[in-house]
Formats: sequence, structure tokens, C-alpha cells
Amino acid sequence: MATGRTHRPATRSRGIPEATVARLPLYLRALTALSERSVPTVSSEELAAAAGVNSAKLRKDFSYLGSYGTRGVGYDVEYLVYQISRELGLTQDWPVVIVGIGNLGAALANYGGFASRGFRVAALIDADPAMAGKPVAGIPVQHSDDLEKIIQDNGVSIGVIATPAGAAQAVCDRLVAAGVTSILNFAPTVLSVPDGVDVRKVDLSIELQILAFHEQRKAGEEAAASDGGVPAAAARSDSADQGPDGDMPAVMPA
Amino acid sequence: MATGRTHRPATRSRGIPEATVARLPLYLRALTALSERSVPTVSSEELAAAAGVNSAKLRKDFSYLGSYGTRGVGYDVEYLVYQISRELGLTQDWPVVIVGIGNLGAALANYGGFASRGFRVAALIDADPAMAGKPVAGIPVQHSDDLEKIIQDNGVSIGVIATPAGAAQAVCDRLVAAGVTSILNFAPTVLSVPDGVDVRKVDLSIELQILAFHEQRKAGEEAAASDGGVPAAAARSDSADQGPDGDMPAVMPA
DNA sequence: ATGTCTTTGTGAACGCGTGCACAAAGATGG
DNA sequence: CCATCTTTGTGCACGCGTTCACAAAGACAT
Repeated sequence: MATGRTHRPATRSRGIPEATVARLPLYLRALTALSERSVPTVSSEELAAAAGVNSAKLRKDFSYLGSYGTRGVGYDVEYLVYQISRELGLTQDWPVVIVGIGNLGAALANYGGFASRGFRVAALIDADPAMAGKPVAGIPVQHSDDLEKIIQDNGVSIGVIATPAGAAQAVCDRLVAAGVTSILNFAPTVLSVPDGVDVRKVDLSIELQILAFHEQRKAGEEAAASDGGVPAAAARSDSADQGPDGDMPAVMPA
Repeated sequence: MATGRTHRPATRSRGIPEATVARLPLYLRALTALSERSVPTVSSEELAAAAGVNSAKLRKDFSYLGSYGTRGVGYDVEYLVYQISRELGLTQDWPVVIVGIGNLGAALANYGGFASRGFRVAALIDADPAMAGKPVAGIPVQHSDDLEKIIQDNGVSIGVIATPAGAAQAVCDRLVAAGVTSILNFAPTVLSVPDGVDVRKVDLSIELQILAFHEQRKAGEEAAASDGGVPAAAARSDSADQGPDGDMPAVMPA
């Protein structure tokens, strides 16, 4: 997962476990693909394979939504698409603002999957006056002075933060004060928000570091295995290597 | 979290829980900020607040790495930065390739936090011949025909996929065949990989849908609370509303 | 050297999530 | 109408992760 939730830890919503909610979009995507191929029904086994999960898990997930399957047959694709969409709240329109129209913000604005399911980019906002009026993805960028007005006029409740880390908390505070209650944060910072506001973060750097951890471990194991069983910490022959298992309070490449 | 892991489910690496590994980058970021402000030591309480976690959790996380704190005082910032960096494998250099230089790929290439900690963009790869040679973020884009050679020449073990969904699995297969063992996937698809290869995914669409779920729930609760206790599904006055709790196997806005 | 005070490190309990394995349900064919 | 076969829905057990609460450890003052 390239993400981690913040806040709202144990508040099981209407009995649907958080882990299940996180998988529903996955199922929905697989089901939509089946729907486009006009497949009428699908078994838990097939759908689970398409979504990359265990079939028992999938069945249990669906059981939280209700009994939508038919034993001996499987699930009706269209029906399930509708039920999951409704459960996720995708049968209504969600206006979204993107704040911070740099490289990433522009990429997000252009992202097709954005508009595809109930989400609509209501406005693009940037602090740079030079950006104001310039169209990105067909939408004119507006200056952040008007942030509050934009939020209120469009009834926006979901905000995307794609600003530099330094500006993120201030933007977040303004969004929340203006009425936004869900935030998707791409800035590499921990945001603090009042209760009742959901924050999800997407952090490239964290994901890479997690991969590096496992990568290092794989390299170490492999070296140990071919060496003769010594559980060495890390042993890569390429690239400059620091002390193998040093304990010195050294400085870092930062 | 804007992510979910795939594969390597229970394989506790060297005794460090996966959940802890996922938090180490967070601690590292907070510690680096302290280090830049020349703060010598920090207590678990302070650091936990900066990282947005519980202090007991933080102490337990650190206990997996060893006893690096001093009772009555706290943790030495520099020392801890080094230990976590080493544990995450950031004391070595990780060449990374980005495949798919569209809006998102370009944004990633330009992302500063990329190079900051041990990661180096070794190459940008795209399937479009028109892109070949064109510099993005100061690095010339190379054609995907040369993918295998690029991987091998640079000793790349981490690949980032930023292609359209349709191309992702094919790119993934080629990366893995060429020797990549860790993949960060931005394409909205489930990738299947052989054992021993780690995949982490970052999926904007999924994150938004999770937010929408909670948002809908909040709106419902609020309406129920002000209405008189009926647990209605959703009741927003703005924007067109579908049937409130319909059960019909209807079609979807897709 | 001794006492006090702060903060770590961890034992233990609890809750969530996962996966097995099977009974119940329904379709299908004779 | 009955038997068989497929597939769902779920009870149950297990393991991971989180949190509490406290004993042990060390700093610091006297």
C-alpha cells in the first residue's frame, strides 16, 4: 500500500471494516472491466483472481454489504457494480479541488481516472499569481486568495493537496476552515486536522524507502545463502559500501 | 495510506514487523527535520507527536531496531537518523528507472524528494519514439526497446511504472525478466509478479473512493442526527441525488 | 553515595483482519 | 420430485498490530 490512513482509527463505519472498504474499489474496477466485456455473472474465485485477493476474503467482504450472490452461480456483475458504487458513495457527484498546480498537480488534473467515477475537478488552485487564468487540463487555474469562496460556491468537501511540504499545513487549515472534510495529501508532511476530518496520504518517498528495505534484505539473504549461511546485514558488491554493521553515530548523506 | 502491499504477506523480515517498517520513513523524516535544526536529542513523546503516531508505538517500533535510547533523556537524533537509514537501506545508492513519461512520469522525474535519500533516477523510459532523446528533468528519455539493456547496465533493482493501465503488466514482466525485484506501480491495475518480487501500488482513484465512502457516511450521520435518528444512506441538498436506498440492479454512470 | 525524577523498553491483554473448512442454498439434470 | 453438483456465506481459530501500564535504567542534584 502506498498509503496509510490517518485519524478515524477504529470507528467501524456501519459495520464495514476499514480493510474491506479499502478493497471495494479494487473489486469495483475488476467488475467494471467484466461489465464492459458484457460478462453477466462471476464467481468469487474468478473475481478474487482478477482483484488479486483471496476468494474467502472477497466473499467475507461482500457479506458485509449483504447477500448479493447466488449459490451455485456466483455474483451478478451489473448488480454488484451498482451495489458497491452505492456503498462507496459513487452514485453521487463529488466536486474536488486540487491545490498546488506544479508538475504533480497538473498530472493529477490531467489524470483520466479522476473524472471517471463520480469525481469532478471543480477547480484548480495555485498560490502563484503567474498561474492564474492559465488553463491546465482545460480548467483555468485560480489564485489561492479565492480558495474559501471556491470551496463554498462549489460545495466541495474533498480537497487534494499537491503543494510543496512547507505550504501543506497552511493550505490544509484553510481547506478545513472552508468546509472540506476529506483530504488527499501528496505533500510529504504529516497533516494535523480536527476530529471529523479524514486525511489520506500518498507518499512516493515512503513507498520507495519501504521497497529499499525489502530490497536490501533480499540482497543480504541472497549473499548469506551463497556465502554459507551467515546472516550478514548487507553485502552488495556494486556501489560504495559503508561499514558493514557499524555502530558509529555517523553523519548521513541526508 | 494511500497504498497496499502485494505479495510477501507474512514474511516478517529479520523480526521487524511490516507495520513498523512502513513507519520508519515517517520517523526518519521527522528526525531529519530535527537534525537540520540541530536538535541534539528528542523524547519518544515529542518525536511521536511530530510523526503523528502514539508514543508507545514509536518506542516499540524502535525496540525492534535495538536499544538506541537513553532513559531519562530520550534519543540522540543523529544516531537515530543513521540507524534508521541503515535499517532501511538508505546508506547505499539505489538506481531507479521510471517507465512511462507522461504527465505523471514527468512529475515523478521532477520530484525532488526522489533523489534526496539514496534514490537516483538512472533512466527515463517511454514507448513513444517521439519522446526519445527529449530531456525531462535534465535526463534524456530513452526508448523502451532498450529497457533490458538499461536495467542491466545500471544494475537497477527498483522500477517505477507510470504507464497507462493497459501497458503496465507487459512493462512489469519485462522489468522483472530484466532483473528488477521491486516495483512501485502507479498504473491502476493489479500486477501479477513471481515470488520474490515486491510490488507496492499507489492508486489515486482508490484513495478518492475511500474518502468518498467516509464522506458519504459523515453526510448520512449528520442528516440522521439533525433529522431525528433515521440512519439514512445519504442526504445532500446540492447536486442531483439518486434514489436514497434503492435496490434495483441499475446501470451506472461508469 | 544516595535519592529523586524522567523517560525508556516491554510484558500482557485486547481487537482487528485473515484464511480454513464446511454447512446451507440454490441451480441443474434426470 | 429427487439427487447431485457448484458456489456462497460464515463460524472458528490464529496471528499481527496496538495500547496500556509499569518496572528498570539512567541522569542529575544534593
